[in-house]
Amino acid sequence: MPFIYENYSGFRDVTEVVNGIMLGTPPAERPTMPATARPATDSRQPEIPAKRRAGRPSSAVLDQAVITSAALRLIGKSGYDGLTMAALARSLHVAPSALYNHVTSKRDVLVLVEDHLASLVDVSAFGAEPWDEAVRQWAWSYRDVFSKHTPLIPVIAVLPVTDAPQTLAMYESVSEGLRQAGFPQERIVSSIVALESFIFGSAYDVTAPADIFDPGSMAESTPNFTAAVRSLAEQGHEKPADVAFSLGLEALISGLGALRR
Amino acid sequence: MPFIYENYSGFRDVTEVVNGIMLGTPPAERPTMPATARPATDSRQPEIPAKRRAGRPSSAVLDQAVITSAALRLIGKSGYDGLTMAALARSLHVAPSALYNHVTSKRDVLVLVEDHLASLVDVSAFGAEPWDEAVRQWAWSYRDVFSKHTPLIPVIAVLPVTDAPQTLAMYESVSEGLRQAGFPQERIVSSIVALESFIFGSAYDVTAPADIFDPGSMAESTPNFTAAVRSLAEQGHEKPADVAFSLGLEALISGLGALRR
DNA sequence: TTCGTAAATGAATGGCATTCATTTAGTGGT
DNA sequence: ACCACTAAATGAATGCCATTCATTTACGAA
Repeated sequence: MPFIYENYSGFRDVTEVVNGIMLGTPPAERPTMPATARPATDSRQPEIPAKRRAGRPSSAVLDQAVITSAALRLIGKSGYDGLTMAALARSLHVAPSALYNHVTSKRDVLVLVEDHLASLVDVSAFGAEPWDEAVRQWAWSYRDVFSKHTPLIPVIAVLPVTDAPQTLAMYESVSEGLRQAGFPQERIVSSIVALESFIFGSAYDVTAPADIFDPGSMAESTPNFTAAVRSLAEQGHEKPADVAFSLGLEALISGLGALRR
Repeated sequence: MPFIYENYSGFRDVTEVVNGIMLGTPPAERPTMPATARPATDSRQPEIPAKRRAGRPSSAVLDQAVITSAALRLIGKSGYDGLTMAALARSLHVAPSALYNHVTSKRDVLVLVEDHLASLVDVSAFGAEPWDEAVRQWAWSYRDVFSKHTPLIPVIAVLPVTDAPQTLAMYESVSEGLRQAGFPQERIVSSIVALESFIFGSAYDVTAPADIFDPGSMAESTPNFTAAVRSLAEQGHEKPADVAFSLGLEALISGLGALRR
């Protein structure tokens, strides 16, 4: 008997709601009212969208593209902790269950986001620059994009490429670049996997706290490590994550370059 | 008024419980009964542990070591999806809230597990073998241990070493090995970070589905990548994750070796 | 007109980590 | 010997979460 019930917050019909509690006749008994006949208050308060009746709307509210961009907006504002199906639905002025007409699970949403991000990775240097410079630009770009989205890494790392067309397109660009650079066909995928593994691991480093290696009270029992940490801190003014990434990437590039014929 | 209430499953006093429902006087009114005076059924049915009264037990049931090994057992049996605070408590015949006297959060449990695993990584070759061979053995061992525990990677990657003494001990061994091999002090940490990043990323690969790179219906639009995938499949009979790991690791070892003096 | 399907709402459901009041046991001080 | 304090357990919430299902409504094809 829903004579009194709550609504989604931030998704209220001001004509009927007081203090977050809606009072009135139950929805089934309320006469339908076409959108064009709604009170003028609706158009003057766009920040409080009109409540949608149950049932299929005249024009679809959701699709995968809309969900993807809302998810990205939400991640930008609230981070991955804030990305819940409920919050995503709220940001789209929709009931949580409505999302499941377009995605089968939250993981699906993450895959949509991942594939969008893959399209932001810069592969333009392949074909335009020497292979090693192209790999360098691609790798830095790839790391920078995903260092802001590390919660996706466990998803990407085991994601079949079929489910991610933009990601696949990225692999195609890199594959073509390596083939033209003289990499033997059968080593290309392994080389990409090796580079990508390094990139994913390095993306986490970017987000690590600055004092992650401070041995604290255990400094005496770890003299070699402690000295190495101190020496790094004294030496460089670059970000430690960038130094390590550069070091490893250059090692990989020169090591993999030896495979070419 | 708990005259009728449920118990934790698998944690029942057979003398008082029927069909998962306990009938009888509430705990406050039940006379206390010392453990030595308990019915003999207790000792003959150890698989159904006696229900513990509320209040501090005579000897402590939990500590961090007990929690850690229970967590590892649970992970082995049910995977990380099965590692919940409730399941962990159940496996220890304890109420979930009891765990919080010894850890502050589930993340704490993961850190305990991580640090235990770090002690399983083989660093014995440092000092006993040439530096490159020592790095090789360490890296393979490290990857193998954590490929079965990938959900820990997001935790480790940003974990201050102070909170993980065994992990710190591992770093100390590697640092000493690299110093003795002639690596300049200020490059040692960066080298370890680069290797570790590659290792973490590669640990995910191990768990990826075999057909992760099958382009499916999009094969025509990705000729270079498709050819590379096919060529790898035809070529090798080794596990693709192992081939890529070997390739990248050897590249890193030879690249980093150039830093020595 | 009727029927089937797509896309929305609304109301559960069960599981989750965590918190808090309460109970009990040991310990250190007077 | 008593008393206060603290540690370590239980039991009962709390609030959030992803997901499911019945229901409602709209549109398009037969």
